[in-house]
Amino acid sequence: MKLKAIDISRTASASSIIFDVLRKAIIEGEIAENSPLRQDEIATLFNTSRIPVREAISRLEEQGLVKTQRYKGAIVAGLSAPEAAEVFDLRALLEPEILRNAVPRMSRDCLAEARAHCQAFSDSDSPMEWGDLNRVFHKTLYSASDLKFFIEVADNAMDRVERYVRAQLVISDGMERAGIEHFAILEACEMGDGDRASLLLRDHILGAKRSLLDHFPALTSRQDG
Amino acid sequence: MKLKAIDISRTASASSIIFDVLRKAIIEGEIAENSPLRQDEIATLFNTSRIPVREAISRLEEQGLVKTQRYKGAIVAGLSAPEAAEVFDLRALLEPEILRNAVPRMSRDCLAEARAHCQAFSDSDSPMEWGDLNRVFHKTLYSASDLKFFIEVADNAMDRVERYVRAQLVISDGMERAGIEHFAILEACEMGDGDRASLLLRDHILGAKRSLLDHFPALTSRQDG
DNA sequence: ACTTTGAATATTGGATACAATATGCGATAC
DNA sequence: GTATCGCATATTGTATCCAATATTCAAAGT
Repeated sequence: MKLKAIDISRTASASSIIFDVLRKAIIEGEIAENSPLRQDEIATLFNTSRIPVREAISRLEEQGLVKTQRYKGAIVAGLSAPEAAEVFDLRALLEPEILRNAVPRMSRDCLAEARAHCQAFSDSDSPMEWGDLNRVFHKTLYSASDLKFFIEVADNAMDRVERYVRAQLVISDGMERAGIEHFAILEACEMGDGDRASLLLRDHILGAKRSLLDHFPALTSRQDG
Repeated sequence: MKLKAIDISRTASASSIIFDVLRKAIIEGEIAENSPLRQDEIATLFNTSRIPVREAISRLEEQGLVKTQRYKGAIVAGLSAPEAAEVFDLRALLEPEILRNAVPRMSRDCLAEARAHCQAFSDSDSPMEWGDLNRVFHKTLYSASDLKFFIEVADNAMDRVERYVRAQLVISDGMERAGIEHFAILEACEMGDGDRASLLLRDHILGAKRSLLDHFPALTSRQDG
């Protein structure tokens, strides 16, 4: 029998859908730091009971994206400047390792896709997109790596600071600089020079950290949910 | 008014208690890999409904300790040899950084406590304790560090491999070697030599990785839940 | 006015009830 | 005997309901 079957058992449950949507909203900064997440309100939005909402919130808490207090509910977790700095330090440690591992495994297609994303990022003048384009570029580079666990941790780290990165790209001259650095990293990858790509990436992340810390007060005062 | 008040709002909820107990049972290897976690069974054990059990399982999944399939339930997640190796590589990257950060911040008390744990580990001839004593020694060293996020990630990494580390300590000569290496690391800390402690720790972890990989087939065939 | 108290409301945590799906087993057809 | 089907049971996912706690606000006392 020839059918294009999909594995229905891996279909998303209500709670995982809600988790994904809330996660996205939080990391993109659509819900302001310290905003409460009301179970009832969310349940109504998704036309479900509060049960799957609660499970989604439990997972978000485990990811460090919200903080909950018994009988008081969950609020979006924010970071202090030193905490954000620490997350960047972790990224600066992990992501270069991932990239070094990925470079020798990159296919022609993968490199082409990365270049496309890199160009799109550089060309875009729509601030709303920058965050996505930035992340998708990094993600594409790492996708060739087989360090699943490293990637998982790096993803979580990025989740925690993406909000600030987005705001920083808009406020500062971060966009131009990031574009240039991305091309340099990409070129090292294309040359097959993992060590160089790795070093450039490290500098890229630490540069972003510095820039972020410089603008941190301005970033956290912006409420936008 | 002077009372030794405790913050009751931070009292543990049923779901967090269940989470803690399940987590402990899983990382200590009391529940075998791939064993199913039956919601009803667990709920009965704790005299609760399945609701808090489900929240606990959601969190465990987010931590990578169990895998779930829709309508089929959760099973304890196991690691392949390369996956375990990757987790050790992550530890070898993170924990030395944590220790380097911690060393200059260690109080006399902290060092004394670490030495006590180190001695206890070295002296113990009760295999059941080894895993705990090992972890508590490492934890004490890191406790002086202010890298909360690094520690969080390192903890999760250790959670995922602790089962194997425990088994390996029992099967191989890992115990003796670990004891010696612990003392060397501790001495470097006592001398205030963070770089040296950091290097020794890295070697310690990579040595454990090597030893673990050598024994991996034997470790994973042992079922004990 | 300021503080305190207590009741009304809002919100969360958990239990029970029901729906959807998986699993095991016997019956039937071949 | 083997394969397939269909029902009974087991298990999970979600909705509804109740209990516990937080929050708000008006009333009363000072």
